Amino acid sequence: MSIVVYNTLSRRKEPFQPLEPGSVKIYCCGVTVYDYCHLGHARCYVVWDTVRRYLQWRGYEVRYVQNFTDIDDKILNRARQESTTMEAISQRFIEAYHEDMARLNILKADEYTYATHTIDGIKRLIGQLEQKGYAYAAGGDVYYKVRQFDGYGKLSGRKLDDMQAGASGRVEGVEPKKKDPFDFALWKGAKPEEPAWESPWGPGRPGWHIECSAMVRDRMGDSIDIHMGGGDLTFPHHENEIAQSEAATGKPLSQYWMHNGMVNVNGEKMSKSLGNFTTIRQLLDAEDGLHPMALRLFLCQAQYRKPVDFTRDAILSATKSWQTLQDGLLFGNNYGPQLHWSGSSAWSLDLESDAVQRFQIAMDDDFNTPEAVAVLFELAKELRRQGNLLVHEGKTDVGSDKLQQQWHNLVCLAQILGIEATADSVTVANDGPGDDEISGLIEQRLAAKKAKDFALADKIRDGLTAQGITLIDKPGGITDWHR
RNA sequence: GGCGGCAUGGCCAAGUGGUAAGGCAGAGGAUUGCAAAUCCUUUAUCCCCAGUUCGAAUCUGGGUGCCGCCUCCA
Repeated sequence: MSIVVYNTLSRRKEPFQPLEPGSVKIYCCGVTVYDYCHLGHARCYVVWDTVRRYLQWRGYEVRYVQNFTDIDDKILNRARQESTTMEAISQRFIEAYHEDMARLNILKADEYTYATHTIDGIKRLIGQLEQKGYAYAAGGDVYYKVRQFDGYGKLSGRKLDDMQAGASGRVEGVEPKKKDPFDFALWKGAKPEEPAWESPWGPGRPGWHIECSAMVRDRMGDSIDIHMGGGDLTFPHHENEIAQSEAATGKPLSQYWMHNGMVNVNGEKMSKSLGNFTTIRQLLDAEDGLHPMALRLFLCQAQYRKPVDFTRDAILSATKSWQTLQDGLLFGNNYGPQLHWSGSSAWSLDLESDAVQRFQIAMDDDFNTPEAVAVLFELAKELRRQGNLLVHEGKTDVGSDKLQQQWHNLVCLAQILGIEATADSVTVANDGPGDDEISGLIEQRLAAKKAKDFALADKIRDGLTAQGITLIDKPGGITDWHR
């Protein structure tokens, strides 16, 4: 069975077949670095990281390239506000980007590209488009002649004649240099005191869309396998990329176009322009901050193409869910020694197991992570049950080897989704009271209970609870405990 | 105005022809002095109408509602 992916270009699921068997070239649209990343970015890059990890697990050699837009009006505005340079602003937010993504366990791209490092390629591409009649210079700017490109609109499924220019009400003024309102800038003539590069059309800087076309071409060639990005980039950004690249090369820019759904806040799309965004660091660093893995889990519990609504309930649910899953993921850390487990390196994923099969079938179907996560929960809950049996009754009702395999399966599958638990993410009290001290306190408490002095009994229990010791009262007046 | 998407239990969310995964929350029971933890049990006929079919949440047609995009945006 092969992987099936939803292709925006055809608006249906298609069997996945890379241009070169066994290897996959992916380009992902990155961020414009003028601010900290928000939850929308978190979703985007978690989704694509998961896709990438899965393709790798399925045996593909994946080359994943992502860009930074480091020249843009917004960056310049911010630099002006802060009386600093564009470079300083972009540098700061590129670093912040890497920090935030690392916390979400998003793997680094194989290569990052930068608009400002691609100027030559951009100029070359614009020159070619001009030569072929797809671009025209106008007063220092260069525009793309949209009506010249037959396939314009094929990605977003629209026809120029059906579109209302400026229907969104966001177009400010008419740009008199354009021959047609749908034409877009490839090159913008320099304004005073703005960074500019020399070019055949005079000093200036690249438009937004051209950088991606140039970067893909420079780094990966004329055609790639998957081009991915946020759904809001479908039009016009990706549509324009296609127009630019395909007019120049005559070849398809990308076989598959994948777009992730937006993050909503209380039903409304989260976006910078609406100002309703929460940055990743705000969310993770808050007093009752969300655990990064809880966020990742939350995102995996939704199908990547659908919108997700970020609400208080969602946060609470994700946090609790993560605790459940984490219990399973740490089973081996917590109980492995007791079960005399040997090093886990000897174990590999049991590909024949029902869980792995179901996981794969789910993920093969356009990366159905909600279904895949359900498999994880079933494994985790079974392990938790066994863990409790061990704590309460001193033995499990499943063989140790089988348990170790199950645990290993869980850890491996979770990792494919980028979900990992570290032992230190659970506070293990090593500096608390010693065993003897605890035994003594338990005896005192039992005595208090016999004497019906429940206040004292509860006080002892609360004291131990505060130190991370959990008491388990069992039938017959026996009290067990564990840290 | 054009194009597209979605509608499943209290909330989130899989499932695209054979009588509804999973998570969160809730309920009842066991256990307990109470609690915690745990265990067991339990909570839906899938927006509405019509049709196709032996059989539909799943296909077709119509309706209603919500959302996104139409050159800021992940």
